[in-house]
Amino acid sequence: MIKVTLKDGIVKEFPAGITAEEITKTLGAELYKAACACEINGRVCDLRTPLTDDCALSILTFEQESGKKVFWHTASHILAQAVKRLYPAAKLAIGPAIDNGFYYDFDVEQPFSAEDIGKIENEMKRIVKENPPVTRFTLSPEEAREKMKDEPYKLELIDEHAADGDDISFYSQGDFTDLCAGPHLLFAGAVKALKLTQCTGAYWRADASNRQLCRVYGTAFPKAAQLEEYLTKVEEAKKRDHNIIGRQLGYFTTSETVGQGLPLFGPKGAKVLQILQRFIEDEEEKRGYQLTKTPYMAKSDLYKQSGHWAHYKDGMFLLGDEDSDDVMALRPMTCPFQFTIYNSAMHSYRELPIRYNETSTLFRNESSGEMHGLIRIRQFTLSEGHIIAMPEQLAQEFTGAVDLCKYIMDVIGLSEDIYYRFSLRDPDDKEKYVDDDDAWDNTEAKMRQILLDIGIPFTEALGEAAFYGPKLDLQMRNVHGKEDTLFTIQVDFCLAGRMGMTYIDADGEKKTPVVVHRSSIGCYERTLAMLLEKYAGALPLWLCPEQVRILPISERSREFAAGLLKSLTDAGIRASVDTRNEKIGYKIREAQLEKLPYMLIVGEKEMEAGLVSVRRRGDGDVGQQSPDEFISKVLGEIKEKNIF
RNA sequence: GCUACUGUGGCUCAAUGGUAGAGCAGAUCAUUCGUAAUGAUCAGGUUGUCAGUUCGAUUCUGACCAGUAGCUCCA
Repeated sequence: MIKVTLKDGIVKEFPAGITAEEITKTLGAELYKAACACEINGRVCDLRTPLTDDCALSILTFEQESGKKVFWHTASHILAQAVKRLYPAAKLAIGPAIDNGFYYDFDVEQPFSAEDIGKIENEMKRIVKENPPVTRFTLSPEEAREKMKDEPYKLELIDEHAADGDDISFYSQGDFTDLCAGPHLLFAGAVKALKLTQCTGAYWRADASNRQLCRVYGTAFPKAAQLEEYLTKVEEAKKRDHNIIGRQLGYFTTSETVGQGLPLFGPKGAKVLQILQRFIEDEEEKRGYQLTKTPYMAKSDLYKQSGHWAHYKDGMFLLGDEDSDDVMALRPMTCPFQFTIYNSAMHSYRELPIRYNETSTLFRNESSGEMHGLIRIRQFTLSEGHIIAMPEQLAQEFTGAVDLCKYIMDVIGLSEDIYYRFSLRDPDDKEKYVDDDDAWDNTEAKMRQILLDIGIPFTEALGEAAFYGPKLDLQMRNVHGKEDTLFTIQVDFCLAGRMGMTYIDADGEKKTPVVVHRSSIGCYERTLAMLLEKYAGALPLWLCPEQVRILPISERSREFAAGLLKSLTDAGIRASVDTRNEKIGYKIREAQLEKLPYMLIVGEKEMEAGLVSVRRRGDGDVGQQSPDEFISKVLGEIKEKNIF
């Protein structure tokens, strides 16, 4: 007999060798029905797993993240089974569970069309109805190779597992068998509600030089109502999409004639960008940054010296013949320009750190498929700064840069949405990264220590570093769940030397400084995109291009409205009057749809009493106030952020 | 760049192998109105662009341009 510790610490005895499935059965029919997998001593396992020793066992259902993953993983096998039935020539690659469902990659001659996807989905539903039991077995590498001899991608995977010395595990359901580590559900029939969401191309092993496979995405739930709920949620999220909302609200537009990735900001969008820029430039000045203003283009020589020409030429817009000596390029970054300013004078160790910042418009020739709303564009403006410091000042300066980012996040209201990623080089990628193992190891270790000292939670990501050094990226997800870098702080051990930057140290020796590349609010366009999504277009009062709209009820209150407008404007509040000859309900509706924070309704009553009727975003009618009282309240609310 | 999908007036969408219709927005007129849409009239389109098939294309085919999601990339 073995002792099994169940949920809530209850210990039960079972004969050794009993499976988790059999134990689950004893715990009730409901749980057995809902069970997806189990956790044995903290490890997610199949319910088929026999228990041989005393252990802790908890049953995982769809309610738990790890249970969900098992559920979706089985769904991906159902997808593969359906594809194999309909397209026997399809070769199987991999099919994992992801954050919101699953996918499976197939190698097929003809990528699936939307119509094919419908057929595949129907076949999946048929398989679910058949409810085949899912079974597990293992084979030796030789037997496994024989079994999968027609599946080239599986053979590749088998070779890898075999190299680790493991037996190879398989899962079967009905007429389908797949190489798989598991775990899986007991029966395919549990996947009651499923939907294939899209079909895209994806490269084998995420490498563009490999063959492109056909990836089918889907999601699934134990109940139809859950699927419905999920699909509704996705639809709701799309309503916050900055690319839709930003256009609707008139923040920006794009034009085929102007070109891809080149948004045009109208008065409202431009106003918000201006507010953000003033805020950032003032805040950075307070923190010891000095403003620079450098050219938008330079001769190729500059980029050759910095190394960008070798590492980044394809991403630059060139002006003139690439091979000619006088070819120019629009700048894709500001580093070498600010470094040139640094180099225009001798520097003493007494001057360091020097902190340069610039509201810097950059140009990057992103490939056509990369562009997305305001998040990936070809011309954008970065709050770009470079801190030139002595090596012993690195930790302090890095910490200061993190501090600034934290403060900015807090003010614009994104603190809760942003997470930290420590981006390291991929040591095997000699082409992308500067080839200096010692410097990399050294810098990464130093930076890791600084991060630990600061005490922020971070994840590490291989192969995400800049070519010249590791980065701390402040990441955020858009409404579609896709992650992007919002702010970044980078330690550079390479460019200062390459650009011949020096300082004279206390001992009279010329030394090479370290450089911290950093952005405090990132790229304005991208940050605006995230703000629009975060607030669903209803930006905080201090950021609103129009803070108050005065709505006269009829022409008779127009003059009164004009007087109010002057008082508001004089007080520094961004306001306007809707003088159109429309009904008050109509004007309110429009202002409401534009998500304005405040409306002032003025008619005969207000004129007589010398008051204004206030409507606040989200609250509706909040009653009457005197104009002075309203103005001071609004100013107070704006100043809460304490930035102007 | 690759894969799938999409492109009809400023916006949202309808229709069709025989050159298109609605709502909103716009203009004009009337209405001077009390907390989310006043009414009428008018105007607005070479159906993304260019080829091809056809007696005839907005509809079918191809290329290109642009958009959406994903992949690769993102200094």
